[in-house]
Amino acid sequence: MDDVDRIVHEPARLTILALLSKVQEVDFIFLMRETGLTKGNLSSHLAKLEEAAYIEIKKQFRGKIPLTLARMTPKGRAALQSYRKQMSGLLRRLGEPLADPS
Amino acid sequence: MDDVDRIVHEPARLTILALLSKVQEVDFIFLMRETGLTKGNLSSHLAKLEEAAYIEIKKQFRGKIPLTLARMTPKGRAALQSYRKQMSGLLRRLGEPLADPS
DNA sequence: CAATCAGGTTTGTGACGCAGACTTGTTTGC
DNA sequence: GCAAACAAGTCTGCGTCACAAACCTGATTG
Repeated sequence: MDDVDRIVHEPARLTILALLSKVQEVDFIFLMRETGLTKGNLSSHLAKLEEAAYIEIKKQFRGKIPLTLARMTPKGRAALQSYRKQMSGLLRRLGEPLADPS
Repeated sequence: MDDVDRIVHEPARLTILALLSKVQEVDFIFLMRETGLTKGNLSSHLAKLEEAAYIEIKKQFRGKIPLTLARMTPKGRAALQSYRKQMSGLLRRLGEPLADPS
């Protein structure tokens, strides 16, 4: 349990990765709206994810305006799956005390 | 997702809470061995959990040696369940890309 | 052409996780 | 009987992080 991937574990980044796991490519502004993060915050989280090679960042221009695109790498996808399995197992072991699963 | 309970979300504390959710009362040394945390680290995590009123700490003497006992409060149990539900939901939404659930 | 805005990046700050040093009291070796 | 070691925790210091505010660069508008 103590070997959980802190890069993925952080809620903001988990949200980003969750989005990327479905949409496959997404721009900065969309991520901002979707995650509710501020620009600065989002920028540093993206940087951290890129540094971990979990995502790739491509900077282009849409017309004259800069456009930052992010997409998940296979490594990122693997990390996300691994995290999911690990946490699922943990939560399942936590689950029994829950009497009424409604 | 961004409203996740950071007190519970921290892996070390989640481990502690998981233990307490089963054993109901447990001493410092046992927690140390079981979690692999150092004394200092464990102490501060327990302090934080107590400050959140998720656990209660009782200090006694076993013979002449101090003995620190921890037990989970109803509030702690509720927080843990709530966290579990929230994370389960999130992980389930993450789950579909996982092809083979073995 | 000054002001505004879009799209991001860099900086500053408070909190945190972690481990090592310190504390208090007890037990053991000589 | 006293010094040395040990047990059970707490306190201190350090590196890192999450977050937001300030800043930057270039395009657009009054």
